[in-house]
Amino acid sequence: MTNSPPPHLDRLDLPALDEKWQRIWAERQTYRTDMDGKRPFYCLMMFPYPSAQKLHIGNAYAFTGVDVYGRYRRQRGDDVFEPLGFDAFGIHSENYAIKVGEHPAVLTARNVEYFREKQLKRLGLGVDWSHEVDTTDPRYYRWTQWVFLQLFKAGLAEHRQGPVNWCPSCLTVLADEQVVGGRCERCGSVVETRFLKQWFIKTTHYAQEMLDALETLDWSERTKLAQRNWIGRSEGALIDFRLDGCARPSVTVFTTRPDTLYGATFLVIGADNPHLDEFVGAGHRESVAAWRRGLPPTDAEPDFAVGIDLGSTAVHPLTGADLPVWAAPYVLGSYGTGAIMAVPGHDERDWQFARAHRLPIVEVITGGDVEREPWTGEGSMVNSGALDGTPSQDGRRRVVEMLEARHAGRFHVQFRLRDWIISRQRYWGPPLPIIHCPVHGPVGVPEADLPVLLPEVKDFRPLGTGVSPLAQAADWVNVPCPICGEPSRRETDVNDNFLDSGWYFMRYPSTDFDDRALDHDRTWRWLPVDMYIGGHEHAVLHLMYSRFLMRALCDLGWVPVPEPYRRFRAHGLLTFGGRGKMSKSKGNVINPDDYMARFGADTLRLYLMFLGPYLEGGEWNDDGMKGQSRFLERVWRCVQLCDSDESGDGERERRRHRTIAAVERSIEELHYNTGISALHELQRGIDGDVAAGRGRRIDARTLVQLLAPFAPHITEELWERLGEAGSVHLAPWPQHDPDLAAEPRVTIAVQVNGKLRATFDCDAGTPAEELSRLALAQPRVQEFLAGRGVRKIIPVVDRVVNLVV
RNA sequence: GCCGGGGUGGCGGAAUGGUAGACGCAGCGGUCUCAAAAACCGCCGGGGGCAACCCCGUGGGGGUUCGACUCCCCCCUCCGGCACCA
Repeated sequence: MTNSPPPHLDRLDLPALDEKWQRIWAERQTYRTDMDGKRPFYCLMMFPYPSAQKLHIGNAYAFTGVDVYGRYRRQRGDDVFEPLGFDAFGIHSENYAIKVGEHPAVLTARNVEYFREKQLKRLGLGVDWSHEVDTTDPRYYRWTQWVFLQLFKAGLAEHRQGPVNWCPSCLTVLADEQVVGGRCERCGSVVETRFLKQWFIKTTHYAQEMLDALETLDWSERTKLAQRNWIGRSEGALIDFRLDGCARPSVTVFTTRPDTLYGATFLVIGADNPHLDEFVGAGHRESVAAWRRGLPPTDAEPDFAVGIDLGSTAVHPLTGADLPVWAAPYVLGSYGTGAIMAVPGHDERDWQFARAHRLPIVEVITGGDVEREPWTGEGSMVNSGALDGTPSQDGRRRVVEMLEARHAGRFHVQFRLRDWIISRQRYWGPPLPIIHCPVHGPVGVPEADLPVLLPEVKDFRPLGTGVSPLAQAADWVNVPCPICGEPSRRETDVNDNFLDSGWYFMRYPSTDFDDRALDHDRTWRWLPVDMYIGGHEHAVLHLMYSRFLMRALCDLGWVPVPEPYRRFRAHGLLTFGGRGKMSKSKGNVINPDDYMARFGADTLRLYLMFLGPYLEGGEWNDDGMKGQSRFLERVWRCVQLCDSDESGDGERERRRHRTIAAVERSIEELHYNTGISALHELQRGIDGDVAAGRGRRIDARTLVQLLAPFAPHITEELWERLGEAGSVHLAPWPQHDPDLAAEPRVTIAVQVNGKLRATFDCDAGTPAEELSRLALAQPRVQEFLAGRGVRKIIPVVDRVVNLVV
C-alpha cells in the first residue's frame, strides 16, 4: 500500500457524511415503515425520559444495539418498524424543574427537542419518526386516561384505603417497586407507612397467569428470574385463631409450614398493622399506644428486642392451648394477613424473638437442637399429638386436612406481588380521569370528554399534605357529576408515570389515528413486539406493568395476545472508570456528543458494539475508538480501489461466504463484537488484494453491506460511490452458501498423550483411518513415540489425531 | 443471608469437549521523514535454550475424559439484584 491515498480519493470526513446522509434519509423517508407490509417486524427500544441531563453514552449503547438488529432485519427484507418516543412525564423532570425554577412543560419540551434533533438523529438510528409519541402530549395522555378508564370499568382499578409507602422528601406515595431497601428509589429517604385512600391497580389479579406465562416466553433468563422472585408465589395455609380479651374475635395467619403448627407458642401482629388496636387487651391500651409512638421509622435492619405483649390471648385451633399475642415490627403489617403464628423452634426470626422475650421454644420437627438454634429443615413430627412420626412434608397436608375438618383453616397460595398504587400527589402527570360524586362515589370521566387536560396552577410544587397541587385549581376541580349533575370534585392525583410507559408500544402503530387509542387492524398486525431490547433495571418495574396492561387489555378485547413481547433481551451495562453503572454522582458519565462531533457517529457506534459482548456490557475506554477509526479509514480506501470484476476465485469466495455467515450469526445472537472482528479480517484480506492490483468489486460490495447495520453513514456513501442504485439499507442482504464457505484443505493437529506435537495438512473429509496413518508417518511424532508402542489412536475427522502410549 | 452472572496476556475480549489468546487497544522494532505526527510492515502470555525446540500457563483444589477455558464437586474472589415475605 502507498502511504497516502491516491489523489483521486476524497479525504474521509465522517461527521460531514453523517450530516449529509441524515438529511437525505429524512428527505427520502428511508426508514418509513410500510404499515401494511407483508413481513412486519416490530423492533422496539426503551424510550428515554428526557430529564435535565442529556442522553449519556449508556443510552447511545442501548439504542445502537437495538438499531443494529433492526437494520439487519430490514436489510434481510423485513418490514421493520422501529419507532421511538419520549417518556417525559414524571418526578424526575418535575424535581429538576423545581430545582431550576422553570415550568416542567417548558423544560421537557426543550429537552425532547435536544434529545431528538441533536442526539438520537445524530446517532443515525433507523427510526420511523412519523410514529413518535410524547407521553406529555394530550394526544397521547388522552389515551393513557382511556386505558385507565378501561381498567376502572373492568374493576381492575380501585379507590381504597390502605397502607402505602410515603416518601417524606418527594412528598408523594410510591409503588412497592419504587421502594428499595426501605428507601425511596429516587432520593434515598427512608420511606414511611401512611394510611391513605389511593388508586390501586389490581396487578395481583393476574399474578398466577403472569407467573405461568413466564415459562413460555423467549426472554433473557435473568429477567424472567427477577420477575419470578418478584411475584413470589408461596404455598401454605391460612389458619384461624380465636381470640380472647380483645375487641377482635379471631385472627387469621398465613404460614408455609402448617406442619409446625403444634410448635406455635405465641402470635405476633405486625407493628404497622392498621388494625393493631383491635388486638390490644383491656388495660394495655395506654402502654401499647406509648410503645407504638416510640417506634423508630421503617428501617431495613430488624431488631428482635423490640416487641410488646398485647395482653390478649389466642386459642390454638388443634390443642386448645392459650397463646400470648404480641406486636413487633419484625412482622410486616402488609404481607399476608399482617399477623403470624410464631414457631420459634423452626423459624429463624421467631427463635430470636422468643429468646429476646423469654417465650417458650418447642421442638415439633426432629433434626436439630432447638435450644441451641432453630431447625428449619425437614424431619419427623414430634410433640404433635396424633401426627407424631409423620414426615414433615406429609404433615403439611395432614394438618391442613385437620384444620379444614374443624373449619379453622384452608390451603392457600400467597403472592408477594402487591397491587400497584398508581396515584401520585404531584403535578407533572396525566390527571386521573375520575370525578368524585357525593351520591355515586368515584365516576369515570366520559370517554368523549377526554383528555382531562392538566390544568395551569400558580405553584406546581408538591404540598406535602397528601393532596396534589392540582387541588389549587378550583375552577377545574369543581364539576358536576357526569351521572346525576350533583356538585362534585375531580380526582386531583395524577397517575404514576409507569402507567404512561406501560402501554406506549401499543400506541406506536396507531399514532395515525386521533379518534382511537388502538386501531384494530394496526394492532392486530403489529402486536406483539417481535424484539425488545433494554436495560435489566426494568425487570420488575416497566416489564411487569406492561405485561399486566397487555394482559388486561387482551381480556377486554383491545389487543390480540396477552403477552406484549415475543422476545426480550437485557443488554449489558456500560461501565467507565472501574466498576459500576455510570452516574453523575460518581463522575463517570461520558457524553456521546463530543465523540460524534470528532469521530462521527459510525466510529462511535462501531466501538460501542465492539468493546464487549452486547448482552454482557463492557468497560468504556477512550483509546478504544482509535481502532475503529483506523478501520473505517481503511474501508474507505480499499472499497474505492476495488476495480476487478473477477468472481470465480475459490479462495476469495470462501472468505466472502465465511464472513457473511459470521456476521449473520453474531447479529442474530447479539454478539456484535465477533461480527465486527470478522469484518476487520475481511477488510485486511481485501487490502491485500488491492495491493496486488486485484481487489474485487463483489468483495467491496459485500463488505459495505455487512458493515451497514453498524456504520450506516459511511456505507451509504460508499454504496453510492460503487455506483449502486438506491440505499444500501434497503438492498437485499448478500446470500451465503455453506458449500462455498467450506475449506477444501484442513490442518490436523497431532497429539501424543494429549499434547500437541505436530500438525499436517490434508483434504477436508479425509477418513479417520487415513488420518491415523498420516499422523503416525509424521517424523516429529516418531521422535516422541521413541519406540514406545501406541496403545490407542483417537482420530477426529478435520480436527485432531491423539496417540496414547 | 438468598438468588443470578463473571474470573483467560499490560488492557477490552476470542475459542460446537479437539492447535488457548481471534479481533482491537497499549507497548517494542522497522519503513517513510531533516524531524515529528499520521500511515504502512513485523513482533508482542511466562520461563529455559546459540538453535531445532522444550517446560509451564485460562482464580485455587479435586474429579470425569484419549483430550477440559469449556462438563461435575468443593473453595476463594469480583460484579449485579433481592433482602424481616412467615
